[in-house]
Amino acid sequence: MPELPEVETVKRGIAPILEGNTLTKIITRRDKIRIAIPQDFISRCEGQEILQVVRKAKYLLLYLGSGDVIICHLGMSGRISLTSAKARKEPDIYEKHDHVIFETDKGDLVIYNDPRRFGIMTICHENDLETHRFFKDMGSEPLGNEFNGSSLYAKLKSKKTTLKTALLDQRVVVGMGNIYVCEALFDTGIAPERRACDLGQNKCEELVRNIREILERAIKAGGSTLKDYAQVDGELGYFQHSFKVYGREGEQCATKGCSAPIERITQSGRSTFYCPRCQN
DNA sequence: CAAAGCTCCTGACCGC
DNA sequence: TGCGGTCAGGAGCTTT
Repeated sequence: MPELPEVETVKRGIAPILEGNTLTKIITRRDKIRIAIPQDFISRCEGQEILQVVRKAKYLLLYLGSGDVIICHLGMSGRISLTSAKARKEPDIYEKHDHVIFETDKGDLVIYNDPRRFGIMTICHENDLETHRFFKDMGSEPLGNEFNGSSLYAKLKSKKTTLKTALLDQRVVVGMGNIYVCEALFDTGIAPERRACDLGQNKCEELVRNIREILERAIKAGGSTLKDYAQVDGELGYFQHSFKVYGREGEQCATKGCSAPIERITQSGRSTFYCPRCQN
């Protein structure tokens, strides 16, 4: 499933295709994905120049010349593929789960495909972005300056829930999904079931460093794939080979000198993988 | 308020 | 081979 690094990879893939070009034709093949695609979505997009493509948390934002912003989220299984109108012999024949198609004046097609339909495609004026329900309570970007040991410590201090759940909470820090939260807690040697408010300042610093490192490494690797994610050019990424705990239930812990098997538990209805010996 | 539960959805997987 | 049942999971919304 796309987490921050994968969305960043998609952003870098589509930006050169879209920025500075004009949307000549939009096709929506259903009324809603997870939420309704606005009735006026097409009319607000067609004819507009795309000024800039931005990643905000796990959202992709397409800033248009009109001041509108296309908001796109890949959900669990969303992917974006690139092709050209010319390459499609029959341009009106699309694949299953192709929900939205963007065509530019250069003849490029950007296709949003999402089998599980947990994704989002909507539009909002840039003046309303700040107060938009998707963004108003959003926590800090994990790769930004405002995310640091003391700010994380302050956020966690009031939380009696577990660390695993707190780090998945987008009001604390954005962009962290199930995989990277598991990995970051393993790297920092913290048990996922510990209460968030019990984490000391020093451990917060270490956790922040590890989160940054793991995300940056994943971005460099071009994002992970995990079964249902393909890079924007259609080629599979490879970061999934370096998960240390995620999806490794029963396997031996990767830490030198530790032979404990990785355990899987459920927290807030989601799988958590961890080493019961290395993480305390 | 915080925290837990609910919800959207399909494909993969399992046992029969 | 086909068929039900189960599960996964992002994150906003609703309920407690």
